[in-house]
Amino acid sequence: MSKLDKPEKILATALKLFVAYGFHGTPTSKIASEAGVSNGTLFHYFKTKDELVVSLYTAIKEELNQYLAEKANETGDVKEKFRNLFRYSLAWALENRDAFYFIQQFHFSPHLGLVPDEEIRKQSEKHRNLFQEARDAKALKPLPPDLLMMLSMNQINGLFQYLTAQTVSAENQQQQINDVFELTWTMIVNPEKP
Amino acid sequence: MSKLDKPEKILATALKLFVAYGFHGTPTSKIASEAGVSNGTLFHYFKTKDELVVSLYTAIKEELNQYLAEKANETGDVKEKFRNLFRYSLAWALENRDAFYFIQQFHFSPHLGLVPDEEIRKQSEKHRNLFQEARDAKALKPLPPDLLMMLSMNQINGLFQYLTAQTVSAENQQQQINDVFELTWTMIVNPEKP
DNA sequence: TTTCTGATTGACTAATCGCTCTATGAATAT
DNA sequence: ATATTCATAGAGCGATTAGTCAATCAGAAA
Repeated sequence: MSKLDKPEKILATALKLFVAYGFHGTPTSKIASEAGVSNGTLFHYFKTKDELVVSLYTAIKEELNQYLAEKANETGDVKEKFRNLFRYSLAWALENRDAFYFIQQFHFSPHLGLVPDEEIRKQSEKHRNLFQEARDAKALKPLPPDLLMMLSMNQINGLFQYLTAQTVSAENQQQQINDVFELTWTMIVNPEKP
Repeated sequence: MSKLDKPEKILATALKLFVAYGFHGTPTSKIASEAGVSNGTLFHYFKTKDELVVSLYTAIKEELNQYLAEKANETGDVKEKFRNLFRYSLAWALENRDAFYFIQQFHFSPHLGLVPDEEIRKQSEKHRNLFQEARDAKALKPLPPDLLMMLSMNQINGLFQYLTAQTVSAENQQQQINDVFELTWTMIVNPEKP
């Protein structure tokens, strides 16, 4: 068949349909037929529909984390690290809108309960460490690192929603991404110079 | 029957179940039985399940807006207005966790498409005007008002998620709400003094 | 070739769910 | 008292869906 092997093709099709019709609004039969495989093949690779949903979530998260690990390298000062994390997260989100939307859709669904807590924490461990260390080095405000991270992540979500709702030119988009990063940075940076 | 009349009882039960099991994970029969009414009664008040979902959403939004209209009165300077909007939004969210969670769940579901765009905009019109006017008066940074509003709203969402994930004492909670409001304010306020 | 293993199919099923419908009850108006 | 209207019940129907299963196919191993 095509270049994608079948499990990947099934996941890609499921993503498209889940975003358009929701989890329960998308029958497995439709996923199978649109992916060009039979109903039985889908259940050969994924024991249940729930397992398919969770597999899709973890696959997307891994893809995002791998992308960030490649792009957002560790060079530069603290602000530069955060800038890279911010801008590359948004770059990935805008290039993979369905996937980024799906992450949030998943987070506000009962399926989230199917993923162990430790798995969830592990997925953001590197970023959490970044916030933890920067705060310990007094580069960030003396607030809980989890709170600082949560606020920064939600800045990304908010900007993503804004950018996908409007139609903005590519340059304006970059401009606004830069602007909002500066806002976010002044928000979390420690104003005292130690 | 109980003090709540039946449509309200049905909506309250649906909210609880939707948050726990998702829209499609909750059959109308279960809503009816847990609400103490028959299946037919449910469909007497709500023509379809979709209509029930949308009604629940608009009812919650109206309740929130009415609460804010009462509490966040218009006295005080600009910063005070925003502080009231911020803290009372969070107060309501923490007192009505299911309802606040449901709003986000609804926003990331295909049911959102069933609500006309103008209806959605109307629900946040007053807040949008607040941002618009404050920016026009050069009290806020010269960015699109919609963007400023989106970012501020997402600060509330992020803090809500943080506070509901942790177990924090009531005083610490108030402290953190104040802290995060100050962060948000320094983020959106215009640093130039005209 | 023969055998074995995993991939693939699609018809089938058992269960569920949204919604309808008829019958009855209760309340108010005439 | 009668009529009218709305509320309520709950059995039941038609449609849909997740998941199964027996049969076939393809390729590798022996």
